[in-house]
Amino acid sequence: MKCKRITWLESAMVQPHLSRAAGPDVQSGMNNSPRLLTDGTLRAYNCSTLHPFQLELLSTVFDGYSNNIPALDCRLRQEELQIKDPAAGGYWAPQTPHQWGDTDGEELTSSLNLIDLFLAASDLSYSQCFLPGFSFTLRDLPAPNEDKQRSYSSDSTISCGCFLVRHQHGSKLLQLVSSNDSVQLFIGRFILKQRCSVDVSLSLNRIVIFQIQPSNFQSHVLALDTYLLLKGDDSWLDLLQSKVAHSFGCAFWKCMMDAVSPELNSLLPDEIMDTEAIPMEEELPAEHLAPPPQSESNSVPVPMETEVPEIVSMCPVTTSVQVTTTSTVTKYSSNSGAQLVLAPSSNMAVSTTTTTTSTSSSTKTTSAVVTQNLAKISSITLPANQQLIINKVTNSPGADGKLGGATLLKPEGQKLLVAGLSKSGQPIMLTLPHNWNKPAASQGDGRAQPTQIKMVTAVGKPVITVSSASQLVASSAPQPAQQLKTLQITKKPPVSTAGPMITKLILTKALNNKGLSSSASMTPVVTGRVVTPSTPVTPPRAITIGEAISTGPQNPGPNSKVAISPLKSPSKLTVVSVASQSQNSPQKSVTLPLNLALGQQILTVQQSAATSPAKAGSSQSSTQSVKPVQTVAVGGVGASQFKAIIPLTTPPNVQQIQVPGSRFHYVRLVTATTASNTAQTGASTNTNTTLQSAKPVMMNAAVRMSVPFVPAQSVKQVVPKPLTSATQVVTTSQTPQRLIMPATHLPQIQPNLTNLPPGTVIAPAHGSGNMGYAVLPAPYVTQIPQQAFVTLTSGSSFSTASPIQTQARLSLNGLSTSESTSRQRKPCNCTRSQCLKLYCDCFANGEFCSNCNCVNCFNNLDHESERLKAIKACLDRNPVAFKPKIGKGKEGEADRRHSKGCNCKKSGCLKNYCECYEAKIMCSSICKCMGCKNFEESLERKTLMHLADAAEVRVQQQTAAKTKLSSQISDLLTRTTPAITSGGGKLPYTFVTKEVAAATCDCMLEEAEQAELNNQPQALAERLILEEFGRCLRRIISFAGKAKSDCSVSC
DNA sequence: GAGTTTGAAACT
DNA sequence: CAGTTTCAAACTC
Repeated sequence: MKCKRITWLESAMVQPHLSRAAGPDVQSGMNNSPRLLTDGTLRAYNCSTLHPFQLELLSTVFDGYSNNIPALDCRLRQEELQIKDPAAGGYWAPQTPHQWGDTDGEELTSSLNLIDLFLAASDLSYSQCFLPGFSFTLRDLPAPNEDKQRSYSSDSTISCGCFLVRHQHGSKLLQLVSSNDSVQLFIGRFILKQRCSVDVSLSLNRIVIFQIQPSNFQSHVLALDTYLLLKGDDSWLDLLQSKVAHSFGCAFWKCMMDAVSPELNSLLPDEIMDTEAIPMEEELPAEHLAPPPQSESNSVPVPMETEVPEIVSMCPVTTSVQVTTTSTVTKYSSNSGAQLVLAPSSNMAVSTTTTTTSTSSSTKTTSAVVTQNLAKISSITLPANQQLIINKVTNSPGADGKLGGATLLKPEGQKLLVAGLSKSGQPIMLTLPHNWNKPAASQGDGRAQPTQIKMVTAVGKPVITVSSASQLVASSAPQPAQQLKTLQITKKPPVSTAGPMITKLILTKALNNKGLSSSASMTPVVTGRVVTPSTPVTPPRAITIGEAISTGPQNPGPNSKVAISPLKSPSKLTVVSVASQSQNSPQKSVTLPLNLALGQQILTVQQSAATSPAKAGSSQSSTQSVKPVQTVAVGGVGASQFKAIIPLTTPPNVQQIQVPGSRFHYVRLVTATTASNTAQTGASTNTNTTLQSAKPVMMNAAVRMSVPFVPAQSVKQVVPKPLTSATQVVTTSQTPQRLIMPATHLPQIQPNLTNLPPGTVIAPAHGSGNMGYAVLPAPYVTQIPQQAFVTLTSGSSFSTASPIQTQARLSLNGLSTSESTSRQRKPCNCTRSQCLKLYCDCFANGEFCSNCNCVNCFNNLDHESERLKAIKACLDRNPVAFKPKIGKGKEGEADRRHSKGCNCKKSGCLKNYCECYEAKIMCSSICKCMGCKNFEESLERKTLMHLADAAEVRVQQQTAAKTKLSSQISDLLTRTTPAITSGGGKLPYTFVTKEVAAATCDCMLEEAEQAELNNQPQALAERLILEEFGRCLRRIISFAGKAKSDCSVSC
């Protein structure tokens, strides 16, 4: 089969293509709007055997949070990729296929009936392949209760759904679920705006996408293709055969995997499988989750495995491919058929917490099939291109319209594409043990032995050996194994509730674990002071919190394990503690540093040593009382040990999740960012106390405790993180530093406290007991790091008469108070809004107008009632109107993002019109911008940033030069009168008067004229001029000295 | 500094 | 919810 490949690779090429094509090729009213694909990376394949109109490719830029109209349609018609701009209407054929790029046929095989579409036009680019007779249902699931569904259908024969489950650590976790469980068809790779792409795999009803290492984005894109997996049951196969397969000319399997280097793989921790899937199980909607683990004696046949043996046989192979190519941990549950998790490379580890275990029946079936297959193909030699293609070539004649029999894997018809596994370019051999079934049979009792897949890398010829169960099958490769790298981690034993409960600690606090080292990756988590464990192996940067918290020995328990998955995105850290907390090892933790109360997630992992009760020392700066602290015993990775004490402001901070049938006990520690309930709970408890006592609101933890509706994030920003910060004095001081608020009676707001804007502080008004409230919309409190200020007053009593304009600004982002003070907000210039609408930045920021240029301003104390009404109106329109637009991202401050996302259309998000750009953050998936260039890979953005940096540097240099010059001049003038100044003062006059300067210039000009008359070279002329200038200076100095002496004599 | 552009907010 | 208008800031000249 001759296939033609159409490649549209580089995103940088997209714009020129579109720009060129925006001319005569524009069709049907398509205007010149190339913005939609400005950042797109499009790779399309077309198979010549397809009827031009039989294959239609539709790609949409899908916003997972709203049902926005797809921003882009791509249709492959007559071997032309037509791009449609829905806004403009019509299709546009940018170029003919041969113009699009290389058409090298190396990768084009008979199985390449594939359309890959890469789009990076938005953070989440969604690609769909429309085949005749298929329809797709697109749903996004940011919240289970807000399922939005959109269907694209052609014939409504088969529907698939792509579920955007959630964001996960900067990547996307997607789930493709077939609405009728009959087919899963997925194609393509998701390229995220933030330099990362995700690969997708699927099984019966689950698809999991993992992020590819962002740093290798380019290489991945260029080196790899996406893969298409087609799976299903009989009905799907029938449909595939009848509607799709014939169109393609063959049924096919195509797997093109990503890979990480063996070196990287070797660095992966062993126990990482259990960590990754935790969020999936917890966050995926129940109906979309994989079926629960089937019983040991699973009588329910899995169609894919029992009825479609060829698919069953594919599973192990596929799994092995996954493992070998990605060099990551992939857990595979063949019998469940419910999920297949692919672990693309860069995330370093992928694990599923599926507790589904292989049932005896299904496993046996699978094993039998595999055995049969393995008997035929004990090894597969991969081509030098390092790609492994699993291709079903022929249908079984015995299976009517189905892919038949256990002989699916025919050696001659299967190719495995393993990309990038071996840099040496040597072929990779995949060896499956002949006794693959043995371990499976042994798993019939439900105690599945760990299945390991090890990659044996021979010199110059890597060999992949797959061993199942406890048996480690030696590689059958001819070359002796010289390096052994474990790729597949343990297959989990069956769920046993009787077994030791494993506590999985889920920290949702941002974690920037870019590194492979667990200790290094955990470092960003620490916001408090660091206590270095006694273990020398642990680097000082290891997670250590709380100064001198631990005094006990750090003896690792024998069962102590810490599984920190580097795969996990920086925003999440999962700590698996095998050793449960001993009951007799009491933990005494005293007040955490104030930053704890601020929602900063402080993790102190404490070694669970029953003989060494750990005691947490109190922070000297903290004014808080003892708070409950949950200590989780965690062993160290390898020899490293550390202590983690998670201070829990309130018990609700801990979400205990017990998965039925699972031996894992999940404990989710909710960070302040997301633990609004926690904050509210804690606040509600203390609100009364605060109000009754009528104490002034303090800018410390009491604020948080007394303001239930204040998001923890806001509170967190209030308190400076470093204890040594100068702002500590403010935040931790007992001094009644208080938020300045117009203490207006707000009965209309009081009943609806939860709707108050963040930063709003309700405090007892002066002399009004608990009936007095003051509202201060202070969203900027949480707007870090730009202007994280909170208005303060140093008054000892809270009074409406307080000069609120006397604003002491408290730094909230680590800046010193003086630095913060130096950042004055811009005065507004409102003319029509009376500064009582969000148009006004002052009002939007919860500030009173001060020194503004506004006209008819009502944003002051004189119009407090109007102001409050306006606040209420804004809250009615948008309950989060006063919340900071720039929230803290999941990965920490470095990953801030706009809460709503921008909606830019013309600025490319590279001007300050764009709120994201203005905040110096990247646009994210929730942005609805068009033609966005504000993403990390954007060349325009980089150029702009470089220019800005260069400009800033120039300004700084100029400023420095001016300062220096001024200093030098001043110094020169000073030195000309040293005696006088030393005598107690400067000269009463300056020697460099206008006349002197003019005379000097005349002398220099005269010199220049003389040089010109003499036809002297320019260099010489310049020299003469300078020499003349020097003479003038000497004369000036001489006169100055004479005047000094005269003055000293006369004086 | 006036005029234009831009996108969020407000409005319908 | 989508389209339009209003508004003020950003930008251009």
